[in-house]
Amino acid sequence: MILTTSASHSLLNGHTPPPRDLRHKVLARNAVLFWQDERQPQAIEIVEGAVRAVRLFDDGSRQILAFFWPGDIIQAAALQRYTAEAVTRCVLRPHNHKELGALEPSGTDQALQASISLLAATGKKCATSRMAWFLLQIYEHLPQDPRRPQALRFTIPRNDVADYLGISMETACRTLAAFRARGLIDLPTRKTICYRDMVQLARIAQSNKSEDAET
Amino acid sequence: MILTTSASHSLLNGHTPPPRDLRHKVLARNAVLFWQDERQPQAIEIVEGAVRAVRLFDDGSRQILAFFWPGDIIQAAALQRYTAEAVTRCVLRPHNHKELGALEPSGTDQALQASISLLAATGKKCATSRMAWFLLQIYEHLPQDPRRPQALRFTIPRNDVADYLGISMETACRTLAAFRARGLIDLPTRKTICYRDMVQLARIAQSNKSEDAET
DNA sequence: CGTGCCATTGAGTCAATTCAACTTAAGTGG
DNA sequence: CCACTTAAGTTGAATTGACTCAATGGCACG
Repeated sequence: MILTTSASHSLLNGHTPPPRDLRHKVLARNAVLFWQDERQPQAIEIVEGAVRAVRLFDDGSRQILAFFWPGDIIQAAALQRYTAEAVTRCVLRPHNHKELGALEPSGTDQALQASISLLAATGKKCATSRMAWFLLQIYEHLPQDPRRPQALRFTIPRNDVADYLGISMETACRTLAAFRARGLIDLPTRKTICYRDMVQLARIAQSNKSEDAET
Repeated sequence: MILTTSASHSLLNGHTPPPRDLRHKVLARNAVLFWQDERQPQAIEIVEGAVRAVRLFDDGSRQILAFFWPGDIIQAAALQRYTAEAVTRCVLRPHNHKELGALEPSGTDQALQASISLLAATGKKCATSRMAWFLLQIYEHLPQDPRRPQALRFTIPRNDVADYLGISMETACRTLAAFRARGLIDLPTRKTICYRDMVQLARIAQSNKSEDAET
């Protein structure tokens, strides 16, 4: 049988989380780190899992501004402009402001920078391009799937993908299905993804047209 | 005859610009303040006119991230993430970094913050809502029209409005025409606008549906 | 008083949405 | 550990909002 060389049984398996540093905090799925328009002096480092920065509206709809991944530090501004929620079960490490200072190079909130990229990707682009861009975006952040080698855990629900890209959940599904049919990706499980043709994905991410000709 | 109490004949008339402080710089329409990915240590204050922050793409398309208005200061980050261009003829005042320090409260680039609002407005909203939101956005910044009282100079070309809201120029036109037909605004001239029903505009800006029932 | 840019309007097309049924996976508790 | 319950994901069909392409109108500028 084929097993990955990493000690995957002790990390990232999510079944029996090993005991952690006391300074680590574990949050359940959909738990809120902090609310928009709330004072939040602390900064939070993602150790494991994924966090979404989301703007909530009165009518119940929402716009996801950015995702945070292990290694990212959510630099909380004086007044939050978004709510931070756990996409998956998360392990977090709170920081105090003092030890941070040097960490954040530009002094600019990461979510703000990310939102510019998002605007660029969503503005005047079709759903196909957006999804391709998204897949490339998250590629380096997705954890390995412990069960299948070569596969990554697609931890973001379709729901969130849609609200991030400004499309409906249904078209998000259809777009992914189309990519799979074209052999650009594979989806062995709903929460598992294999990247097959990154070059083609990159090409699609650029264009605004439904060019399905080659490959 | 009715005249505004301000000394409007010496300011904002745009025909024969009065001689200015030597530290003021005048830029022609569409002139570039600085390019994206360019080092730009200075900060620039808008004295008169309008400036757009725009992200340019290889295929010739673009996404406008924000507009800057008189009083705004473009805080140039270490590395620019957008190009700044003059929408109209502009009067600018360069600042050096030292005297700024205290000015920018959050230390965050204004364009970045604005892009979050833009995302919120454009994501998953119809063209009508976007345009209503835009009109409310720019209301307080538009200069008076010297010719007609009560009218404001609609200095942003339809072109730019479209690339800002992520819609085509044609739908931008149609949407404005619809608002005029409904009596929400008036457009005495292409470059002139009268706001008639701000409350209704605000209502439309919220919703994502084409609710045209009441006026 | 042309000439060219910007704006407007029309008609047809297509992508994406909505509404709805259904399938699959994930929890939950006996 | 299995049956049951609920949530998440997937597909279909019809509708529509926005786009493209194209032609016309108007204003500004030389």
